[in-house]
Amino acid sequence: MADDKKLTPRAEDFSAWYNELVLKAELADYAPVRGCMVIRPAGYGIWERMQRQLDDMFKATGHVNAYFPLFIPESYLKKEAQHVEGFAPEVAVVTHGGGKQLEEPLVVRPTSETIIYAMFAKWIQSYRDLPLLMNQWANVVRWEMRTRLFLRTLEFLWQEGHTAHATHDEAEEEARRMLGVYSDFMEGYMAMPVVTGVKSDAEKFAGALRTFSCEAMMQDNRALQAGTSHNLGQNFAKAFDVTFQSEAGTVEHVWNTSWGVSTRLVGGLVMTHGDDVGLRTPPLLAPIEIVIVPIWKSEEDRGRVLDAASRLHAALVEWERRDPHRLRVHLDDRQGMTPGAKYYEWEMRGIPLRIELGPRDLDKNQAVLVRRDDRAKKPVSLDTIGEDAAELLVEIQDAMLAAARDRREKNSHRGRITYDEFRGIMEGPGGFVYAGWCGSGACEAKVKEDTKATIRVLPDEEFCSAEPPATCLACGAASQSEALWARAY
RNA sequence: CGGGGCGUAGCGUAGCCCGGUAGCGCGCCUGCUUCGGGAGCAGGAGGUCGCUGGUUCAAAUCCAGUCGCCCCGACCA
Repeated sequence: MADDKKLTPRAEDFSAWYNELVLKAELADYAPVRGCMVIRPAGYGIWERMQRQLDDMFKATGHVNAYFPLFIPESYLKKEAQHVEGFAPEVAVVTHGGGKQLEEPLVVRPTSETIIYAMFAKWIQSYRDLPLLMNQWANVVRWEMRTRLFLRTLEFLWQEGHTAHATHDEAEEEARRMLGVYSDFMEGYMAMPVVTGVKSDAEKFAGALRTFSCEAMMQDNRALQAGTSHNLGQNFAKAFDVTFQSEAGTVEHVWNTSWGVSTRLVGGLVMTHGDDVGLRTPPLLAPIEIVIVPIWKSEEDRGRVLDAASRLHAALVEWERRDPHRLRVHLDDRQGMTPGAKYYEWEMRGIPLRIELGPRDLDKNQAVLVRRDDRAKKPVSLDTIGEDAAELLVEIQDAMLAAARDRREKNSHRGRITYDEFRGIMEGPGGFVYAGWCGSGACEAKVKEDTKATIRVLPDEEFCSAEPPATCLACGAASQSEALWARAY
């Protein structure tokens, strides 16, 4: 009723909308330390489902999980020149332990390449030990200047895959494979379409040969780097002396890859699907897919409605769905709270499907299904409700992806574009601009300086324009490659 | 680190200019009536006004300092 219950509309202030949604949907809360957040059960539940799915996908591609320590000797970080240069400004360093100053300071991992490859050096001797395909689920710390719930916090949760291969091409194939896994996950589960491609040198990972990335478009038309996969070449292998004896008997350095996605994905989910009412969660990632809200007037109705509701709950939970397993159903039988209040709460939380069940429905042996994505209501028979609900969830998942893709395409620009037009877009509505690039870092830097837009990726073929741009967006010289330009988070 | 804003009950805020009993809404507790889109009535609990110092008979209010958080930039998943 009161205005403070409603979110600031996206159109009015996207950033305020985002923060309010994250807090009100109880995804996260600010922690006492600047830049740190508590991930609350509603948010962590989404992350858990992401983890579960990704983990299955990693296992299916031959990776195994391990765990490496939080603390890394400071000297390790310094062994790879580019890497230390990239990360030094944002590492947290432990100088004391047990009341004593440490002989060598320990850095709290900002990423684990150094310690993992130091260990790989011990474990790898022969080409028979390759490829080595590992992943770890961990927290990392990066001392960022400016933070934002889920998108950039001092500490965040992620997974980092680390692999070692005998040849450059194998590593390249691995980095590409995992980029594909990410892209499949983001589209198939998050209903968040992404553009994949390779990063420019200016934007690549510190210490990598090449960085591949998945870029998604948020509802304010800015890009979110949702996941990256790096071909590290032999940079770390040389720094940490990770060698193997080849079949031919020569001693060679391995070729590494690393790849990661983080709890930032939860923020991406919010900014892709949230609306002015609250969060919308794609069913496949919703900790609760269906919430049953019983409705009654009289005491007598209360008894029979609650009774029917718990039978419905039991029936739905038992419902055999082919994939992905059982329906995740919650019965909201809280007393002293009106149905309307419950609707608002669950809509804020983004539960994909609501079942309303009242005396009038019971008399007709039906219940009302209400979709969160478009809020459409549909009465269905209690005899077939499991099937209807399961089907509707699939439909919602598909509709969300279609809507997100549609929005992205509407805000993507291709074809000839002048620099002024480009500036107009970046300073106005924003969006993705596919335009030419001469390949020079100077042009990239100039565009960034002028418009805050960067090259998000040099898109993979399937995202490239039918007719390649002829000239560089910035200097007008012949274009070397098509680039996706946008402002980013 | 630059610019802006804000610290008063769990949340949102009024009061501050002009010093003098800390007020309102939401939420919370109890009871009754309610319940198909944020319920109503009655009663109740809850406050070192961010912190430190100063001015004053008296400070949420004035002065100085300090800490913290949020937002916008530079840096980044």
